[in-house]
Amino acid sequence: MRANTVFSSVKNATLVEKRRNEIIRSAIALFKQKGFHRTTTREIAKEAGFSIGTLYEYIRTKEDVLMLVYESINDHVFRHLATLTEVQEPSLENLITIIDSYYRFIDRMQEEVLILYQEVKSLEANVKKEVLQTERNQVLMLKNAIMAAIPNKVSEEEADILANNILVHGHMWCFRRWTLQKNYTIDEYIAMQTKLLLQTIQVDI
Amino acid sequence: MRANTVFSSVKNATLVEKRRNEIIRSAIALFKQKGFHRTTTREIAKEAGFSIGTLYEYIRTKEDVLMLVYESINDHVFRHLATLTEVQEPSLENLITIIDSYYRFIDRMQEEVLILYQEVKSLEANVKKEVLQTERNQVLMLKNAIMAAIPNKVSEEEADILANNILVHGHMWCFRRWTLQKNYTIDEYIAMQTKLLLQTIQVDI
Amino acid sequence: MRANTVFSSVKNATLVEKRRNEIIRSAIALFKQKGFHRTTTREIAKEAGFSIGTLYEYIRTKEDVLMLVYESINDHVFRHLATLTEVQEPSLENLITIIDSYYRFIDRMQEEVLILYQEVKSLEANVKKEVLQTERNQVLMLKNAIMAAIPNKVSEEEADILANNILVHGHMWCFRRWTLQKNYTIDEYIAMQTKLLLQTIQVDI
Amino acid sequence: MRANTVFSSVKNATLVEKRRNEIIRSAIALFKQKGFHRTTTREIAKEAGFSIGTLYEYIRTKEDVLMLVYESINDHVFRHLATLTEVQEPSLENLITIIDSYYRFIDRMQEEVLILYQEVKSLEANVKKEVLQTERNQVLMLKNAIMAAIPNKVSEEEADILANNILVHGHMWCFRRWTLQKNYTIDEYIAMQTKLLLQTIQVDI
DNA sequence: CATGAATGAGCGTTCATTCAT
DNA sequence: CATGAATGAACGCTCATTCAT
Repeated sequence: MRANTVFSSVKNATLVEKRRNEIIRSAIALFKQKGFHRTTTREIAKEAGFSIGTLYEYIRTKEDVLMLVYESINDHVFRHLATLTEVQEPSLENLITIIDSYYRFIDRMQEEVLILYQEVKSLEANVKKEVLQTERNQVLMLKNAIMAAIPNKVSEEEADILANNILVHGHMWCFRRWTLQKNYTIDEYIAMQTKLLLQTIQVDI
Repeated sequence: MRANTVFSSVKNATLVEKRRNEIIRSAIALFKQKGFHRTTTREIAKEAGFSIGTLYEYIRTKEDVLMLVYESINDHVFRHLATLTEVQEPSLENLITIIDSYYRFIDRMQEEVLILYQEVKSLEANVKKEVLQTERNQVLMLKNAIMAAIPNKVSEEEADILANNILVHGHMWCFRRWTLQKNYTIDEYIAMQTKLLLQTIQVDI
Repeated sequence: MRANTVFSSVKNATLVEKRRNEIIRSAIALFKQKGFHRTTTREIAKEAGFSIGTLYEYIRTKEDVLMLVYESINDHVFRHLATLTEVQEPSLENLITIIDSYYRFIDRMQEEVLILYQEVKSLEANVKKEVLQTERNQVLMLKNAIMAAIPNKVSEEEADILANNILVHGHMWCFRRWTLQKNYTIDEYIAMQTKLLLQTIQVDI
Repeated sequence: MRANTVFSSVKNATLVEKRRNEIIRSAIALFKQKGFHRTTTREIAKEAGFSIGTLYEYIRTKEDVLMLVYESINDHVFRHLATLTEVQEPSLENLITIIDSYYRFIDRMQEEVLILYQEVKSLEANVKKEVLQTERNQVLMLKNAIMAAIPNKVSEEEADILANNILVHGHMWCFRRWTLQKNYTIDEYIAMQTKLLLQTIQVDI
């Protein structure tokens, strides 16, 4: 499913897939706790249940792990959003549902989102590019959903900015959690952001 | 002006101030390029123009450098916002000016903002706390400016979320620059976000 | 045989044993020349014939090396004394043989004895405790040998002090070697100390 | 009074004397706690009440401090013993008094004695030589006192070994304090060692 | 004489990576 | 394929020593 960006010396493809998923799972678990730099390859291997030597049969460098993690997380978010926006009838109601579902999904992926934000700098140029493309696609999907839901209400550029805003409001729920999650439940947060959005696009429900 | 959170073995206070500024300037320059973890203390010292020994006369650990950097950046942003919001007459016009000026300021501080987002995890608990407090204060200032500018138009909670949104839209200009800055100038971005905001608060200009 | 006080990340127990012995041998050789503090971990590794990285696979800190050395030396002395005092028939003749053999053993272990005296301060509290306990056991063994050899001649406390004295006279041969070994051979030294001892316990041979 | 083994760039002799005494006092205080190697020159200067720069006006290297400390401690012990043995009439009674007084003196100088034993290795060759000479002189004084007190009872060599033993029994009280001082008071220790000595030289009191 | 800021060699330790088994 | 012992470059940090003021 995922592109083979990372080289492995092991030939058996299904084994590579299996081991890589273990690596990704372990790495995410550790990166959540201590971040990429403070996590050692040994820890990743141990958490994954195999030796350091085996780990290096499936990756070439430590940065490869970060790559796998990024690809995995981004893939998740992308696929979730893709599924959401593939509803047949574009309508305001459906847009609201999409946003609601998206916020709740991000709420569950909080720590992963934080990883995305915090380790980009360590990403290799070409992976970074790929990641940014996936992000652009996310914006595009949401933008299209907006334009389909409320045609003639917003310009294309406004829809673009709105899509960006909505996505970032989701992230904001994660990286400003110390403030936001202390004061609001996810339901309240969604309600308020949705209300403000509807006002923005001048629509009453 | 800044609180003396970081210990120095050097007594002469003005010298400490001077050297610390050199450390902060060098560290920011390096953190921009390679992030905190990939930057070595030797590099910071060299960039600052003195020896590793001298560096350690003004800090105790490498994390102290991150602390100084955070305090400095946050201080800057905070003071800018404080200056902006201390205008006498609260009015919608002034609010728009504040936001405009804030966006332009953030635009100039782009790289610093990215540092803020990317290295929080490495911050010591008590500095992190302080940083979060400063952020909360920023929200508060903007929230008050909003409520003063358009009384009776938004609830306190809405003003709170709006303030958060505005600040994060500023940050978004930085960490989504690959998309946003490719498509819009800062003037366009400000214009659009401002337009959307005014729609949100149901006001025509 | 020795308790596993020091942690190693290497699993293979016989390899650990082997490497540890190399570490101990190298460390003793170097500590003899320059003491613990002036010896670097790199020197220890080099002398042992492996890299610094490998050294740290078998110890956790430099102090662990000192620990290993202490445990090893003390173990040696203890075991020698234990073997000596396990003769079946307690008699004055056997006591004299024990002391003779002990002095000669210490003569061969000179430099090690000096290490014992000079680096105790750098020992971790719990190892220091253990070391002192081993020393107390040495005194006890000799004390018992004395009391068994010449019952009714000395009180228990006198036997205790005598045992201490004898052991320290052995050490004295090492740390006062500049004077003693210049004037006496080990044979002469043993002869004289033994003569004085016999006078002390009022026995003619 | 003391030989000028250590060079000072300061000319004023009485000032040098004064400052050096402060250095010695501070150094001993610190060496007692943490040993020579764990004590920094900065700490010595601070404890002495002047700056690091000033410290280096009175010494050339850190080892000079150890030298001064050794000379001072040894001088003390030597002078005490010299005073003790300068009694006019040599007699067994006086010998016992000398030994008693010597033990009590060593008891008061415990920590200093430990320094003597633990840092010799770090001493420069020529100071070590001087220190050993002072020690030999101590043995000689005691040996003479013994031979004067009990003429015809012991050979010269026996007197030599006895003198060594007595001095080392004093030290033993210090470096085996964990065992000895837990079981005996200094009075008891002196009484027992004296009793054993008298038996050794076959004399009843 | 006194100061203390500046220096940098050198320390203990870590950890990504390799490769023989 | 899997292992894990071995490697050594590189890190953060210390501290004896100097020298301009």
